[in-house]
This record gives sequence, structure tokens and C-alpha cells, in this order.
Amino acid sequence: MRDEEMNAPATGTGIAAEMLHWYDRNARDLPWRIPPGDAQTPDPYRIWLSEVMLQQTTVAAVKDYFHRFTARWPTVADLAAADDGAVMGEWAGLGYYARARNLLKCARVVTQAHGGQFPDSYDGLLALPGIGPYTAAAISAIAFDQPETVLDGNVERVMARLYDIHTPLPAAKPALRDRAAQLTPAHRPGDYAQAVMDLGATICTPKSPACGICPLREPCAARQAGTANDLPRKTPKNPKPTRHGTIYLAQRTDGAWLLERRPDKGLLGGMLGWPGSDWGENAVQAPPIDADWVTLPAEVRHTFTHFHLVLTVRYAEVPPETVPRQGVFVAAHDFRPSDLPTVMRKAFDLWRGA
DNA sequence: CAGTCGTGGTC
DNA sequence: TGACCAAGACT
Repeated sequence: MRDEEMNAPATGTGIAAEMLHWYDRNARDLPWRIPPGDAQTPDPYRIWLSEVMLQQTTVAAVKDYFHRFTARWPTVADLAAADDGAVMGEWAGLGYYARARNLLKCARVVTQAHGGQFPDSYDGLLALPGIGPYTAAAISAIAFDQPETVLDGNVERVMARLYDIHTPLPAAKPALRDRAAQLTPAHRPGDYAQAVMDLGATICTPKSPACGICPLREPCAARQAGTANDLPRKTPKNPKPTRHGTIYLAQRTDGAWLLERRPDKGLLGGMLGWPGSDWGENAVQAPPIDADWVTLPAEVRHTFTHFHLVLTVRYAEVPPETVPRQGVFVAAHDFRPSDLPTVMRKAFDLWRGA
């Protein structure tokens, strides 16, 4: 390499080459990843599953779920054949439950309309349920080594710093996408995509980035300007209101619990939960069944993306013949608290005294 | 387009 | 301790 090139790493090809060089020595060992240099071909099913799980979710949180899903459903056809309730139960605790509903929809489309093979193109992937611009680019790049540009929170942060872009998100997104697209190499685009995301996750972190050991420290404009820690800028978020509600834990004398399957649309859609009131300013609703209700001495507090929730929990033991107005009784041996979304499990733990 | 949609970790 | 944050999608 000529000195001129050595001193001009701010070119697109120079930066991509630097990224790949760094990735070859620093790629994280992840359950869904084929290490750089390995002759194996990625399994599109595993790449797809991991990418959906990783949407707005940390690697640490995903790992165990990924292992359980792939052990129980090794192929997309296996997943397509699964019961809805089994998939929702296995997803419980991971959050953003629309992902699980779309996951199952997608598995069935791929199995029934695509012969069990994922499309290898960005457009083909984008047409599938639960696959948006980021995930379509990620799967086509990582699983099929197509030169698509991934733009996630990591890449946005790396680009904002590398080019010292001060426009706040989400307005800056088109500019950041342009920069990212310019850097995407034709050679090893899958490894490059993972390299940028690894860099954002381990070096170019949101707070206190490790600029000293960053492979892009020389071309990075924000590091030179001293603005790296303040980028990317973001438009401030709205404050979270607090909502209130009441949920009812009814246990039959034979041990069965009164539960309901929540409607597919909306909060915790498709998940199992305790029947109860709506959550609002001052939600009041008749209990789902006539009983001698006891209000637990503590409340459940839980924070969702856009509001805080305070739940009053009431408990009652009811005789076997009682017919509920809401929900269905689930036999004790069929009830697994791990099937519940976290806020519902908190209520159960509160009753149990955990 | 801006609101909706979870959760656990971090500082 | 509360606010921010994470490999976004959907409406």
C-alpha cells in the first residue's frame, strides 16, 4: 500500500477494509454467527430468527431464547407447524410480542409459499411479515452475502460520529443512510455489516466510547472534534404518563387459574394474562367472576415503552362450579408462569410472596 | 409521520 | 432512582 493510501483512510474502501481487518481479529462469538474465515454457510433460518429477536433487544437477553427456539424448532418448517400458544409462551419475557406473532406468520409463508427457503433478495425479504428495512438488509447481507446496507442504531451512531453529523435523529436518518451506503463494500458485505454493528456494540458505545482502541480513530471526525460522546443527537422524548388498573387472580379450589388470551392487536397482544380492567386514568371494572376478593397489600409497578403502570392485584379462591364472565380456567398442571409476559408474572410473584 | 409496542441493564 | 438505551416494525 502506498503512503498516500496509508494517510488517507477516510476513503470508503479504506474504512471498509479497516473494519474487516478489525472484525477478523475481534468478531464476537455469537450462537447464530459463522466466524470470519469459516467455510460454513450461514443458515438463513438462524440468521432470520436471531435478527428478529435482536430488534431493540440486547444480545445478552436474546442468547437463551435463541437456544431454546432452535432446540425446540430446528427448522423454519418446524416453527411453521408449531402451535401459536407454544410460540407465544416461548417468547414470553422477551417483549415486543408482535415480533412473535409476525415470526410465526413469516415462518408459515416461507414454508408454504416459498418451499421452506427464505428469499435471498432485499425486496423478497422485505415483503415478509416482521421483516422491515433493517432486517431485510441484515439477512440478505449476512445469510446471502449481498451488498445491502444495514442501518440500525449501531450504524447510525458510528456514522454520526465518523462524519460528525449533528442533525438530531430521526431527521438525520437519510444522511446517515447515505454515508453507510457509501461505505458498504462489494467484498464480504455480510462480515462488514456485522463488523460495524460489533464496533458500535463494543467500541463506539453510546456512552464513553473507547476511541483510544477504535480501528477508525484516525478518520473519525467526531473524535477529532471532541464531540463523539455527544453523538448522535436525538430529539427529546415525551414524558411518560402513569396509568392504573386492577387485575384479578382467581384460583379454583382444584388449583386451576383463571386466565385470558389477550387479543392479537395492542399491548401484550396474543399473550396470556390475568383478566382485569383497562389501564387508564382511573380504570374500574367488575371482577371477572363473583368471589370474595382480597386486595393484596402491595401493588405491581411496571414501565412500558411509553407509560408507567401501577396495578392493584386482587386474589380469590372460587368453587369448582363457578362460571367466569371473563377468561378461562387453566388446570394447575397446564399453567406455567414462564408463559406470562413480565408484568403478568410480576403479579403472580406478588401473590406467591416472591 | 409520530405513536405504539417490552424488558432488563446501566449509570 | 429514574432516564436512557438495545441488531426496529407497523400503522
